[in-house]
Amino acid sequence: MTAEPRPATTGGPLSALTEDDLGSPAQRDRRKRILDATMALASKGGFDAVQMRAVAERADVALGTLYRYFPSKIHLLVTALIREFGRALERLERTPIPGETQAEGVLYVLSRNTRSLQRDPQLTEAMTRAFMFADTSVAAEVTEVGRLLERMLTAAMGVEEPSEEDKAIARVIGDVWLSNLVAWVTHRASAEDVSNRLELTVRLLLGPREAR
Amino acid sequence: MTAEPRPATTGGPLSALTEDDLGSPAQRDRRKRILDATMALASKGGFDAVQMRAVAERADVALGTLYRYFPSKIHLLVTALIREFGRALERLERTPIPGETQAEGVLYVLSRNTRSLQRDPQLTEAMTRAFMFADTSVAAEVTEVGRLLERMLTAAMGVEEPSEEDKAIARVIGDVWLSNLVAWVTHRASAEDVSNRLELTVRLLLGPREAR
DNA sequence: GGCTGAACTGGAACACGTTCTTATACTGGC
DNA sequence: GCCAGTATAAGAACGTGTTCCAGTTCAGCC
Repeated sequence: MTAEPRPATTGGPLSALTEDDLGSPAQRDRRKRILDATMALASKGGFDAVQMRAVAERADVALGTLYRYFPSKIHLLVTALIREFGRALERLERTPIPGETQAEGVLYVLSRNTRSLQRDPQLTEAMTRAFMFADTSVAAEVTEVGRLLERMLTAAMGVEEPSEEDKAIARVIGDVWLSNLVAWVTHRASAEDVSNRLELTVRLLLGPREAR
Repeated sequence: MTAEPRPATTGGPLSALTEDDLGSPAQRDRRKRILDATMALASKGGFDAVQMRAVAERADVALGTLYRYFPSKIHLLVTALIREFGRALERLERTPIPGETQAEGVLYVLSRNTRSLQRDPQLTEAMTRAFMFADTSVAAEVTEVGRLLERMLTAAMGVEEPSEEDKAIARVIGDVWLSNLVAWVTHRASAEDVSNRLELTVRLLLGPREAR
């Protein structure tokens, strides 16, 4: 019911539009409505319930418009994940991280985020599976998720100028965290399993090393 | 073009049939033809090229039969992955693992398997993405992959009766390995990146700990 | 106020995973 | 060799992601 310039040059976007690519307020609003609709549907029925026609209808947008903003269901869901992680990172950067050691800080951040995701299993399932299924066309978005995660974890480690090694450790922890999240989402690991494995991983990577 | 008892009680299998569920030789053969067809198609065009109609045709089997043996495309590809990992494990258990330390043994096994998968990028893409996308209905198969990986890595560590901690370490390394494989498959990491990250991970988990 | 081009709408069309139906072929038991 | 039951074949049918098209609406410019 409107039309403004810019969501893409004709021919279709190569990847989801970033927020600041959108000029007009109406377009920002459409984009937000789409992401909100996506999350509402995901929250209710998981990955399968995020049906493009349903998202379009709920966001009050034509199907073609939805595809103009997000070139695929996967882009859509991974972008939603980026938004969520971005918000989590903001919250994180606003509050001090408890814990004496790096390990404690990291575990605090991990379990906080894990719990937060576990509060909405269906939504988590939808975003996680999309993230894992993403192919090369979603590389930019997936990379962005990785960056956010890295920032969260290096922040949790209490370093402001992370070295390459710090980043590498953060990446390893992030990999393990995501793996366990997937295992939890697919019912192959309980919440307690996840928590135990994360503790062990962090201990091995950041904690004191006992004799072997 | 035949018919023997058993591939499933009527109503459809809950998960892919295991090899030993199949009684008749003709059925074993069908199953093998299906998996071979799957891998041939995957090898040529990756995940998208593994189309159920194409698999059925190539395996010389009706579409309905294909679905009787494997209840979904994901089951099919993850089962192919199990077969591959099983073979890799067999090969592994037949040859001694070089390297003085645990870290060296693990790195040897990791890089050997990584190279082997990288030799057929499309096939790896297909199997990896199926594995990552798998939902709860494929939990058994996914768990089996995890078990195989764990056995490969504990063998690489040179322990025959792995302790819980050994297994946990193997799981962490497996998680990181798979993450990096996915990153490679989606062109977010080069082969060298993968190799560097694995080295670092193994060093952190199994190697000498330097001052921090 | 009218023009132009891009964005949006509504809906048809298409592809592929999955399910279902009907007929035929095979197997094991008698 | 015949029967009963199940597996398979062949293909139609359905759902959902994705693409496409014709028509409409809007923003910026004269």
